Amino acid sequence: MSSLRAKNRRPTHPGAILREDILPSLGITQTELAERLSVSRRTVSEILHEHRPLTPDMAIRLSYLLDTTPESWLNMQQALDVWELERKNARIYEQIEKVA
Amino acid sequence: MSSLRAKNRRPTHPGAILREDILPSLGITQTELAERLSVSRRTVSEILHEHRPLTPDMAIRLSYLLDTTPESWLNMQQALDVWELERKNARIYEQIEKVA
DNA sequence: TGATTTTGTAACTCTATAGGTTACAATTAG
DNA sequence: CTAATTGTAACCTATAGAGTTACAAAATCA
Repeated sequence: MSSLRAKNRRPTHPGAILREDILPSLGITQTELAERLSVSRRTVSEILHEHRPLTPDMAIRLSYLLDTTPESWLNMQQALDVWELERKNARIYEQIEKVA
Repeated sequence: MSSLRAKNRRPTHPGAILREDILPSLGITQTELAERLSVSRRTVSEILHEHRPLTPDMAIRLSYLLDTTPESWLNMQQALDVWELERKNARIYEQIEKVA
C-alpha cells in the first residue's frame, strides 16, 4: 500500500479551486467573500494563495455560502495534508513495521 | 443541502474501531501498539477512549502498521469534526446566506 | 491470593498554528 | 487620476496535540 500510495503529484490545494473557479464565477471580490463568510480578509487571501490550509470551519462556512458539502473541500485539504506529512516525516514512518 | 446534511447520529470516532476491532484482532496491548507506532502510550489511550482526534500523523502511522490507507481513518475523523463544529457554531453558520 | 502488568488520567511543559487587527505599499479598476 | 482591492508583515491571543512523570485502579496470571 505504501508504495502505491506514494503519489508524485502534489494534490491540488482547495484554495486553487476557490481562486480559479469559484471566485471568478461569483464575480465578487475577496473582500466581499470574506464579509459574507464572516472571516477576515486576510484569512480568505491566505487560503486563496495556498498559504494556509482550508480548515473544517472554513469548509462549513463555504458549504453554507455555496451549497456544497464541507467534505468536498476537506477531502482536498486532507489529501494535501497527507501528501506533505508523508514527505516531511518519511524517515519516521518507514521505521514502522507492518503487523500480521 | 444544509438540511439534508443535518445528521442526527454522531459519527463514529475512529478510536472506536481501533478499540473494538483492530486491537482485539491484533492481540497486543495498548502499550505495545504505542511502541510500534513510536508514539506515547498516552496518545494511544486518549484516542482509544475518544478523548482526542485521530490526527493525520496518527492516520499515516496506522496506515504503515496496518496496511490501510490514511484516508480510511481520516474520513471518519473528518465526519466527526464537521458534526461537532456544525453544532457548536450553528448560530454563526446560519447567518451565512447562500449566493446565486 | 499475591505479584506483576496494564491502563486511565492528572499535572505540567513545549511547540505549532489558525485567526484577528492594524498598517502600508503595490496593483488594479473605474 | 483616484479609489478600491489586494498581499503581507508585525504583533497578539487562544487552542490543542503531544511528550514526560507519576500514581492509583484494574486486570492478568503464576
